Formats: sequence, C-alpha cells, structure tokens
Amino acid sequence: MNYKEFKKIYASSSRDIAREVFLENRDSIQIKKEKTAVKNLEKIFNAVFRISYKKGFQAMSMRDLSRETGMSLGSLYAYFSGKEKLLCTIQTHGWSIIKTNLEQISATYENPREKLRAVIKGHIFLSEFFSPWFYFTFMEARNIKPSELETVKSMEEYTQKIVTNILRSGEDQDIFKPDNHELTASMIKAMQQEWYLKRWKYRKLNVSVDQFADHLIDIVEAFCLAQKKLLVEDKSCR
Amino acid sequence: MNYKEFKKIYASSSRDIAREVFLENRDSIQIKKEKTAVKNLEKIFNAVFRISYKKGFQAMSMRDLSRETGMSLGSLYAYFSGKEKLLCTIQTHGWSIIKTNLEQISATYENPREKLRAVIKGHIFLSEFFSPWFYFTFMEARNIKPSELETVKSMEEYTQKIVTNILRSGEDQDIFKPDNHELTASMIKAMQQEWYLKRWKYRKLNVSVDQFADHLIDIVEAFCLAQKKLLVEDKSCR
DNA sequence: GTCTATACACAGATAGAC
DNA sequence: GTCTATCTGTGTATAGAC
Repeated sequence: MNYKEFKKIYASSSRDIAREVFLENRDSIQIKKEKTAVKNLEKIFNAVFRISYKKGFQAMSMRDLSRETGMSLGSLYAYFSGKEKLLCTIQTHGWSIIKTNLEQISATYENPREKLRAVIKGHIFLSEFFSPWFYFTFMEARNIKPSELETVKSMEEYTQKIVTNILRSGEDQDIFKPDNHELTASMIKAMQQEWYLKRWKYRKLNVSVDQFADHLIDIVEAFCLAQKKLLVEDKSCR
Repeated sequence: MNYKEFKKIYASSSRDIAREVFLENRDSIQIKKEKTAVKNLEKIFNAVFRISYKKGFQAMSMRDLSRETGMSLGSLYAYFSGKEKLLCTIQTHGWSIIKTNLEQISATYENPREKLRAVIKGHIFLSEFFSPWFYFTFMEARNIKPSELETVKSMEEYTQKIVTNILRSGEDQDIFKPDNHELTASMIKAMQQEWYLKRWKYRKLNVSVDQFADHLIDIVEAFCLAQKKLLVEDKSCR
C-alpha cells in the first residue's frame, strides 16, 4: 500500500473532523445550527494550527485567533468556554483520530511481518494526512492540565504497545529475532514521529512520504527479521 | 566507550557552563563580580529548565522564575535585559555545547565504522549529560526570533551532515552499503532525539543510556553494513 | 449568531531605596 | 548587588447591543 491508496480508504476532510468534534461537544457549544457551527469550527482549528505551528499555543492570544479566523472574540467564546477548553478539545480529538485508525489498520492483518509493515506505514500515512493534528498533539502535550495528561500518556503507551505485541508474536513464530522489543518499538515510534515533527526538512530534501515509509521499514526489517531466514525468504513478503 | 568513561572525559558541571555564559556575556550582564554572577546564573538556568520542562518557556512568567530562584524581579533583570534575551542566550549556548563536543568526538576517529559508533554514542551521551539543555533547545526553538532562527536551523543541518558524511565515506570504502544516506542520517537523528525527548519513558522502562545507545547502534549497523561482509567480518570491530 | 465595548488580572519591565 | 513598589501594555473573558 502506498500513500495514494491509503488516502482513498481513509480520506476524511477537515470538514468531517470538525463535524465529529461538533457532535461530541454539542452541549458545550452554544451554536446549535450544525452547518454554521461545523464551518466555523473548521476555520478555528485551522487557524489554531497555523498560529501554534509558528509560535506555540501558549503564545497564541485569543486576539491572534480572532484576527486569523476573521471572527470576533465574542464569537470564539460561543464555541469554546475558554482557551484551555479549546486546547483540550484538540488534544483529545487528535488522540482519538490516531487511536481509531491505528486499531483499524492493526486488525486488518494477521501475519506479523505484514502487520508490522501496515502499522508502521499506516501511522506515517495518518500523520501525513492529519499532520497538523499530529504535530499539535505532540508539541502542546505539556500544556494540558494534569487530569487530562493521564489520558494522553496512556495513549502514548497504547500505540507503542501495538508495535511491541507485533514484534513479540513475530518472535514466537520465528519471523523476528528475539530482542528487547519494547525498546525497538520505541525506536520505531521515534522515527515515525520524525516525519511530522520535521516535515519542512523532507519537503526541502524532496523526500516523499512513500520513500520515507519504505526507508523506515527497510531499517526495521534489516534489524528485526531473523537473520538466518533473511537470505532464503527475502522475497516472500515483498 | 560507555557513559561512565564518557563522563570522565567530558564532564563539565552546570557551574562550568554558567561560567562560560558569564564570560560570553560579560558586557550585557550588570553584575561584575564573577563569583556571584556565575552562582546566580547557574541558579537561573536550572530554574528556567525546571519550569519550562513543565509548562514551556512562553508560559513561564518572570514572577514564576523569581519564585523558583528565590531572587527578586529586579535582580533577574540585572542578569538579562529581558525574557527574550534569556531565551536566546540559552538557545545559543545550548547549540554551542552540542557543536563543540560533537566536532571533537568526530575528529578523534578515522575508520568510518568506529567513527559512526562514536558520533552516535557521543550525541546520546552528551544529551544525557546536558539533558536540560538539549530538551530546551529542541522544544523552545520555535520561540526565538527569526534572525536567530537561521543560526539554529543551520546547526540542525550541520549535525546531520556529520553523520551523512561518515556514511558516504564508509560507502566509498565498501564498509557501508550504498543508500540514501541523508535519509538514514535523519532517522538516526530521530532516534537520538528520542532519548532526551522521552527520558521519563526510559526511566520508567529501566533502560540505561548505555543500553539505549547500543540498541540504536545495533539497528543502524544491521541496516548500514554492507550485507555480504556482515557474516564474515562481524567480529572485526567489536 | 455575531458583533463591539469593556472589566479585570497579570504579564514584562523599570526606578529608586537600601 | 538586591530589593520593593509601581508603570504600562496585553491577556482572557464577559455583557449586552444588534
């Protein structure tokens, strides 16, 4: 699977996402007309991403946001009870995007090697597709209040556990060599994160998301595949 | 080389660092007595790191800093002309720590394989030793003003180029296999960053810096070493 | 549902006593 | 060299007109 194919299956527009958020927060949002609410939520999120990318969420003032969205301060507060709530909504929904999609991908495959590939690629493609959400959830994680922080930390552990488990079951089937899988999973995660944290770098280097994902998988497989089988079975899964 | 040995060679205390900063900024710092200035600079930096780690530099108020250091607002402004300058000083010095030390390590080795190992480990050990500095330079990079930002970006490229060049020269000597070395260097960097960005995770997993560094090197070598030579020369450099 | 005007808190920064 | 007191701008948030 490459990114183009991935998009066909998973594509959901930023409008769709805004609609999800609207439905989840119907009671706390003062605007009741779905169409207007969704349209403005989309505008707000995009503005938040643009501003926070440059100077961070904390440094973004509500006046900045008002200017960028073209909406007044009063209107903004009709959509969110405050800046804190806005942050929290984006964080929570960001994580739910990651979780939902990753679970779906993971469930699609059985064979550990294929599954590992799918999950690694899937995560990268997701992060490409929802790149502002991914960047934001990572960079602004520090700013959420302690009570919500637990949720975020457990999400982090959860996505890592998916990979760890694949490596472990692959070891049981003699497909992957035995090792500290938790540590390997962390390294994989670090490389995946690289894609959305330093996207500007790869645009400059002219590296496509497919190239990046393939390179990452090559690295992982060079390390994880049981050595003796490497030469013999190399072509089996390609 | 392991972390313990590394420390013996490169160890410089946070007091030493504070002294370096003092000497570099003698003219802009109002306090002229070296001993007091250095002692307080050290206190300020440590406080900045503690507070920014939790909520980010932007969210830290000068009053927070005053409370944490036990110094008054007035005193703080005798050390720095403003919050912006404080940020800039830490960023600049952080990068100079990285650059100086990495250059030194890189110059010590000749053989590409050894050199690659040394540079990878060196970077991780450095980031362990100066972990607040590394974390801060990464997370607060967005907040510096555009004019200084160029310096920071070029530093980023510089450290990556060191690794790219090692891989390239290793390829010329048939030690590493041909590949997109720029991309590989990026991946290596991402994994190195993982150590100081998610230090809490590894403390929790009980993974030592030596284990982490060795694991990373294993991954890199499994991928980079020219395949045919792998089995034959495996023990040569260990 | 969206706007303008404004309340009130707190930020960064400085002056001047000690 | 360090402190307290204070200036001034800007931040978040709300009230109430349209």
